[in-house]
This record gives sequence, C-alpha cells and structure tokens, in this order.
Amino acid sequence: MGRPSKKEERTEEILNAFYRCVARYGMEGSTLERIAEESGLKRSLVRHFVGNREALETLLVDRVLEQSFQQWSTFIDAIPTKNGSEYLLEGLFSDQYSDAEYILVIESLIFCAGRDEALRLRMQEWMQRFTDDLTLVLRQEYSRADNDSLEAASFGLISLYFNLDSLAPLGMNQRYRQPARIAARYLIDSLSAEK
Amino acid sequence: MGRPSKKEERTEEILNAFYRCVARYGMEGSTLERIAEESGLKRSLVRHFVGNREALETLLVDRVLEQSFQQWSTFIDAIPTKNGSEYLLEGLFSDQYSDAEYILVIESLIFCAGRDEALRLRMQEWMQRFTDDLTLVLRQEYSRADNDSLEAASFGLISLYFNLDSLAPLGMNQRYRQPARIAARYLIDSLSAEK
DNA sequence: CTATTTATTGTCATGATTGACAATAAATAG
DNA sequence: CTATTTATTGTCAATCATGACAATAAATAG
Repeated sequence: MGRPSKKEERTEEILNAFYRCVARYGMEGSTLERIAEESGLKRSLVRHFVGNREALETLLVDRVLEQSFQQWSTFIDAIPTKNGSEYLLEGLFSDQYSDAEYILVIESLIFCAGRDEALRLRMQEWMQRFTDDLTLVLRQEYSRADNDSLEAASFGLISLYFNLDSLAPLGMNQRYRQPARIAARYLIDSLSAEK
Repeated sequence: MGRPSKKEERTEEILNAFYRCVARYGMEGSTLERIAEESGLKRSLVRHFVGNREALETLLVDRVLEQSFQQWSTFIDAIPTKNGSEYLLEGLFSDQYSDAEYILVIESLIFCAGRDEALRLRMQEWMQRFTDDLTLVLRQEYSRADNDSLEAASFGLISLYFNLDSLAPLGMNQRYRQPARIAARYLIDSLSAEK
C-alpha cells in the first residue's frame, strides 16, 4: 500500500542525466546541482532516490561498465566466423552505431582511474577484454598472422575508435570518420599481407 | 631599486604546477589550492604572481599551445625528405620522447573545448595543423598515394599516438607502446602498397 | 475517510573554493 | 639607515557544493 514508488524510473533518469553531464563536464565538473538540473529534478530528489555523491558515482560506474560489457558481448557474439572484419569495421566506424557520449564517458572514467585504485583495476580489465576479444576475432580470420601483429592491429582499431569520438568536443568526429575507417581497413589488410 | 622581482620564475613554477595538476585532476579538478600545494607556494602567492583563475587558465592554454606548436615545428622541420617515416615512428612512439602528461593535458583541453567556443577554435586549428603536417610529410615519401589514403594514415598515426598515452592513468601505456609502433608501421607501409 | 507510504519542496549547517585585501617581512638603491 | 619595491603570510567575505532533515503534498490500500 502507500504511494507507488518511482525509485526505478527516477534512478534511471538521474543516472542518464549524470551520464550526459560526465560526457560534457567530466566527472569533477558534474556537480549534483547540474545533474539535478539535467534530469529536471530537485537536488533533494537526487539524494532521495539515489543517495549521496559517492553512491551516485558508484552506481554510474557500475551501470556504464555493465552496459558496456553487455553491448560489447552482443556485438562480438554476432560477428560471424567468416569475414568478421567487415562486421568489425561497420560496427566500430559507421555513423549508425556511433556514440560520442559513450566514448567521452569511458575516457572520463579512465582519467579518474589515475586517482582511484579500485576503478583502475576495473578499467584495466575492461581495456584488456576489449583488446583480447578483438584479437580473437582477427585471429579467426587471419590465422596465419602472429600474435604481435594481431595485437597491434587490435590496438590500432581501438585507438581509431576512441580517438575519433574523443574529437567530438571539437565537432571533428564526423569529419574524420571516413579517414578512421580507411585506416582501420589498412590495419586489417596488413594482417593478410603477412608472410 | 626595491626588492628584486621573482615574477618570471614564480610564474613558471606555478604554470608547471598547474600543468601537472591538469594532467592528474583535469581542468575542473585543478583547484587553486592544489596548484598552490603542487608548486609549494601559498594560494595568495599564486594570485599575486599570476592573477585569478581565469588569468591562470588563459596563461596555461597559451603556454601549452605555444610550446606544442614550437616543439612540433622543430620536430617536423627536422624530418628529412627521404625516409621521413622512420623519423616519424621514432619521434611519436619511442620511450625516449614519450610524454604522457602532455597528451593528458591536450586531452583535457579538447574536452574543455566542448564548452568554450574560443578554445574550440584554437584546438580545431591545432588538430588540423597536426594532421596537415603529417599528411605533408607522408606525401613527400609516398607521392603516388592519393589524398584520402594519406589523410587516413595521418589520422591513424595521431590516433595511435594519442590513445597510447591516454592509457597512462591505467599504467598501460608502456604495455601498448610496441603494438602502437607496429600498427603505425602497418599504416605507413599501406601507403607504398597502393596501386 | 483514515492510515500509510512515498514523492516533492524547502531549508539550514558545513565545508570547499575563490576573490580581495591588509599586514608584515625581505631585499635593494641611495 | 631610509625609502622603495616586492615577496610572503594571513584573514575575511562571498559563493558554491554537499549533507541532513523537516514539512508538505500526493497516491494507494483498506
């Protein structure tokens, strides 16, 4: 009985607002006031539904990493054994799936990790998994390439993917999407050119 | 007459401290108190020698961009007409010249540029010049490659260069230096493989 | 309607950040 | 030593960010 709880939906709204704030102002610049304003709620409500700042940050980090792992798994699992690199290119560098905010948030988390031991371990694991999965996909298609080459190509793809959207604050991410895609193809093609 | 001024050296110390703080805490996280502590001075002295926060930021941005242009020009001008790509690889990906703080500061400036019209224009110019110069160097060596390929390779090199040191907070920049270098070579070699 | 639960608003205290400036100490020229 | 200039220290007020909580309004069950 009693008034029905909006905790779940409100929490969702608040975390989405926090997410957008981090993409725009960074973690340090995302004050509770800004988050409240971005979510269209009073600051007291932010506290009421989620808690203090620490709880808010914990929840955001958990959520971002969980969603990231989730979507990445879905993406990776959908990659066919044959011609997987085409899927990679499409998934990483098409307008369609591009999400600049996402990269800016991840970038912020990596930055914060420099001063947060626990977060650092999680982001290291995150990055490791990212590269390992990519390497695995590439290995399926280019089984003759050695490990160093595969790792180099994986890191190259990730770098292109990250760097492209980290230029979003300059409004230059669209301008360099095509170059990024071409460069990515160069990296992949290099694997088949191996001796 | 009067007591000799320490304005120049103190300003230098303060801006260096600010620089380190930005690399560690970001622009928003670099409070005057932290900058003062990092420089070993009282906050009042920071104000005395440089001014308020706005003046401090203006001076830092000017200094970072000026030094960046300066060092980049020196680097680019030293590149020989023949075999320039070897110099590029060495300059961008050797331990010796690596400077993670520099990239983290630039990254912070790009991020800030999202909320600062004037800064955005300057960083756009900065990024444009970076890629243009790289493209020019590559064109000297791979004159048969078309513009799109050159631009893609340039953007790829920059992405690898940036992304590598942006992993510094995770302590993973050393681990991926070699992959980055290998990937960079792949990109460059792709230009000679052009039809 | 009543009791209960939760949303919503508002407020107050505390601490952090910044700006401004007074007061003192130190160095130098003459 | 004196006058002058600057470094250095210290302090106070204004603003912002946060935490805590009281008070009210709204919704629901019975």
